[in-house]
Amino acid sequence: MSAPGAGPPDPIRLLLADDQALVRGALAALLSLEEDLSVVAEVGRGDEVVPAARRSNPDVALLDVEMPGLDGIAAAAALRTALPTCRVLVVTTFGRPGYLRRAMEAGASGFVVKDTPARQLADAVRRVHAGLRVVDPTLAAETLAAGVSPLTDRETEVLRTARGGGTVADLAGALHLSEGTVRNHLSAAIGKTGARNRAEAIRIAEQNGWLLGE
Amino acid sequence: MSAPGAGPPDPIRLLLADDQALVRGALAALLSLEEDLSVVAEVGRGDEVVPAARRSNPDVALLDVEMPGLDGIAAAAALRTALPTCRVLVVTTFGRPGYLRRAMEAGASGFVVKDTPARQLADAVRRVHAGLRVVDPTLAAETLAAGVSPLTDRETEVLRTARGGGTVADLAGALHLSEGTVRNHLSAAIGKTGARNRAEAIRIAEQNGWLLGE
DNA sequence: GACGGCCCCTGACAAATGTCACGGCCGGGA
DNA sequence: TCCCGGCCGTGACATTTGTCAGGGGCCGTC
Repeated sequence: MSAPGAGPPDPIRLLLADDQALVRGALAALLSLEEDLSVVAEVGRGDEVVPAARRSNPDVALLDVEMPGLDGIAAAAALRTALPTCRVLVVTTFGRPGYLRRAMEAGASGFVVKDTPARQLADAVRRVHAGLRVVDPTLAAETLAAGVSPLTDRETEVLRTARGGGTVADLAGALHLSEGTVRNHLSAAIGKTGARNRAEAIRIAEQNGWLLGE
Repeated sequence: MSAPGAGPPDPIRLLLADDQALVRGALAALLSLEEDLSVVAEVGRGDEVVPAARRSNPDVALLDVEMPGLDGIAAAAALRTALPTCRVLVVTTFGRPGYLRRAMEAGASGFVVKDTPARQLADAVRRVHAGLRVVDPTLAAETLAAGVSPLTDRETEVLRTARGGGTVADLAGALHLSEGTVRNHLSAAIGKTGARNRAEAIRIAEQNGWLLGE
């Protein structure tokens, strides 16, 4: 592509963040096959993204959503303020509508689910680096359909805490609330999600990506 | 390693099974970097493992546990009977004690979780191909500690069905049982898991890998 | 200032859930 | 053969959960 004799252009510098070391390493191998891409940093925790990015100065960061320390969405937001020139491509297992919305709001340039063909990843990286947006069209439609979370902050918090599977008393203790209040929040959440159950409400909210941290 | 002038030895033929295309492709890239390994087949569903293996005749199959169609454990068992010479290395996201036990019972030669370093995967493949067993020592200890599932077949089935989050009436309808019986099974499962809840019981059983198919 | 939204709490009620004791039906050992 | 364990069912009961109707406090906006 470049003019002969001019030498290869500078490769795109990549940061990889995924909590599964095997997947991280495999992605590094995959992307390193491309001549114009170079993996300059790998981390396994969300709260290591910004420090590693400061050291390695990447052009594009590939972030998983599910990570210890700090989820990928929050890491994306932090990265955008710390290194505004570094673009973010979110790569996640779950194509949950809310994830895409939150990722875009956090300043991500692209959103790719892990069951897209491997060949397309490098292209997605190049597109993002070029300033374009990369979004799965199917998922975008779902996002529009699902809309924003109808849950209030408190309801979300209660529902998130209820995932572990404790009693109302447990939740009340953990959140420093009265049992009645917890029940009211749960009831509201059940109503808004259209569920018939606490468990079902949790499942629905989770599938829609409404239970993401903070 | 091989005698000079003798040419490279036949590479180890690999089959990759993982439902996430990106991960599958990345693993293929990672393993293809090794000169003595060759990926000869890739599938995204458990029920495609045996047909693909028949066509490509691999030496080692890397199977994910979570797959549509047929889970990796069942696929391993089917593969062992269809192609006894092909060894199985289970590669999974979750290091659940029951998974390891079930995998070994199904005839797998190795069990690796996805947060092991990428460098070790090729070695694990070679070990398995050489007839050795590869098992995460930490996980092996947990497996011993967790023991076999205390749940009876019916209890397991009821608990598994209850994951979706329906009412007792729903479960009774789905399983063609009386509501009282469902409640009894649930109660027994709650008692055996030490949970205080249906939800908690499901969580505990899932973490221990007691809810696997069939 | 009035209004509306969210939060927190209370109390009471119906419905669902979890527990227990019981009996009957099988099939596989001792 | 008998016995035991798992399975299915019944009925009754206490507890938990979900719903509803209140009340008060705290912001924001109109």
